[in-house]
Amino acid sequence: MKDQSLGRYELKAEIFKALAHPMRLLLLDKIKERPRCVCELAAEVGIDKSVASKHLSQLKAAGLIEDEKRGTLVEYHLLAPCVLELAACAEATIVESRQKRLAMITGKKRVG
Amino acid sequence: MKDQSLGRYELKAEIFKALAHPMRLLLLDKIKERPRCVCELAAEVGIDKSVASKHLSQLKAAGLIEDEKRGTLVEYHLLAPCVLELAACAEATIVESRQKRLAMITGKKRVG
DNA sequence: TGCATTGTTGCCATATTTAGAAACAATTAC
DNA sequence: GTAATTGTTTCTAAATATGGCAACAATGCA
Repeated sequence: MKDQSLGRYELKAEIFKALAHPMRLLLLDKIKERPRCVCELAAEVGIDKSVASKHLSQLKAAGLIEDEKRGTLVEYHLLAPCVLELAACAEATIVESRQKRLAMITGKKRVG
Repeated sequence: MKDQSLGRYELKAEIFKALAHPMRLLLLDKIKERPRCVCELAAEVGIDKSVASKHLSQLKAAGLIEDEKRGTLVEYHLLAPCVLELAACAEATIVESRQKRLAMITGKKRVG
C-alpha cells in the first residue's frame, strides 16, 4: 500500500496544511470580516508585506481565498465559507477533547 | 499586535497541523472504521511501527484520538467525531473551489 | 527467569517551512 | 517620463517536520 490509498488524502492534507499556521488563521478571520488588500492585512497583524503575501498565496492555492486586482491593490476575499466551520469545529474539538479528558481522569480517580 | 490575537489561533493551528499529513488522515480513516492497535495500523498502511507510533502520538496530542492499553497492545480509537466532518468538508472545499475556478475561467473567456 | 511481542523514544540525515530583506514587477499620480 | 505605492518573487538562514533504524520499556508466555 502506502500509495494506493494515500493519494486520496494528499489533497485533503494540502488544505489542512494551509490552515496549519496561526497567522494564516488570523488572516482568514480578518478577510472573513471583509475583503482586504495585502498592505492592510500586513499592517493589521504586524508582519512584513512579503510574508503576508506568501501566506495569502498559500491560502489561495488551497482554494480558500481569491484575489482581485484593484489598481495597485490586490484585494483578497473569502472563497470557501466552509472554512469558517472548519475553524469553529477545530475549536470545539479542543474544548470537547479537554473536557472528556478531565472527566475521564476524575472518573478514574473515583472508580479506581 | 502579532501576539494579541495570535494566541487564539495557535491551538486551532495545532489541530490543523495534526491533520496536515496524508498518512495521518489515512490512519484516522482506519481508526474510524474500528479501533486498532499500532502494529495493525502500521502493517495496513505499510510504514514502520515507530513512524506509526509517532503519527498516532501527534493525533493524540491534538485530542483527535485516544489510546487504551490492552496487554502489550495499545489500541487507538477516535475521540472527536467532528474530525470526520472536517475531512469531508475539506474534500468538498477542494471540489467546490475547483469548480468555481473553472467556471470563472470559462466565464472570463466568454465575457472578455 | 528467559524470550517474544508490542510500543515508545532517541538519534540522525533529509526535506520542508518560515521570516526577513532586497530585488523586481505593476499600477497610479505628478 | 519619473516617482510613489503596492505586491510578488528570490535568496538566505533558521526552525521544524519527517522517516528509518536502533535502543529501550512494558507486557505476556513458556
